[in-house]
Amino acid sequence: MFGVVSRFLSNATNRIDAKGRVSVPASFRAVLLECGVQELYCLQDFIYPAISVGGPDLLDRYEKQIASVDPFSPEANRMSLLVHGGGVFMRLDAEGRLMVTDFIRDFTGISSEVTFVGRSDHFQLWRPQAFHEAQAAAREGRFGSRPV
Amino acid sequence: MFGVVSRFLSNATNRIDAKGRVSVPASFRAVLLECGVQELYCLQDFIYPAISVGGPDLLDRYEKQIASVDPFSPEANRMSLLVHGGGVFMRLDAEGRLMVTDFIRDFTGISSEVTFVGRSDHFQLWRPQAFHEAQAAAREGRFGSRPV
DNA sequence: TGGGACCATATGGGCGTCAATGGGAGAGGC
DNA sequence: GCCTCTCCCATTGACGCCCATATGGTCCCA
Repeated sequence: MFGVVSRFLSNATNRIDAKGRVSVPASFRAVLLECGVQELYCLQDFIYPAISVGGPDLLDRYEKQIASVDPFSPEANRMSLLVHGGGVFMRLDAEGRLMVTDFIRDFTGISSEVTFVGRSDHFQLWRPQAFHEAQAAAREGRFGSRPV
Repeated sequence: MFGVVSRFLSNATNRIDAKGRVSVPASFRAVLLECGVQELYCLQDFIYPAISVGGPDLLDRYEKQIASVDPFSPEANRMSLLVHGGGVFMRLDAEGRLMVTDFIRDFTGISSEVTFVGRSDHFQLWRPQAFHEAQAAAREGRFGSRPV
């Protein structure tokens, strides 16, 4: 196709079912399909209480970023702790659903609903209210969520 | 007509039908057609409770701004949250109508009617009353609507 | 100048398809 | 053996694509 913009955009909120699964929005799945992504790399955002999700290339990008700063700096140390110690691979089921594990719940505070937020080259999982607060704060030039 | 006016001007209010659709004013559609725009980038405005609508170039402009700073900086993260997480691509149906999704309703308060407002290089979707209030306030030099 | 054909716009609705969600049953690990 | 995860199927409600109607305006021609 043409005209199809293969970027993660917009936000949508879906319910978690009794088994702890949640449907990834179809528009996001379409991007994953187009990029041929099957293994999803998930890690904790550096700033917000959200889980970032993308293809394996997402991990590559973070590792390059770590390599680009002083390897002994607190910043590199902190990033490595999150990227390597806090990253995990996941995959979707046949219906395009994701298991919401404790890894995700504990970091984001997600319990019954997940807000999916597009970030161009990846997307994020948020607790709905936390997302709205962070977005409102961002509009005012603040961050609204403590650095984690 | 006189000349080719490829700008979005004036305002008009249309009803949302039972299926949640609304006709985009013909004059706006003409501008879109002239610019060859098929994919509409819709963004939750930074200041007003309104949705800004334009071509993909609207997104490009914001992304260039993001690209101008360190992509891993908190500042880039914050901007992406608004530009990517608060934006979405949509398209009109064969009759030139737009689906009024929860993405639009929740942010603007729109329920039964939409006021389309020309903004030269893009246009906006407003809840009719909110638009009139904001306009009246603007005449007095105020803003009239709290940043959302 | 008045009437009427014609057209564009806004709006209404049928219907097929797909997405989001719910739940059953089997495979595998502790 | 029990709990958990995965694969499969069912349901329902939303959305996209299509065609139909109304209303108001414009243009043409008598």
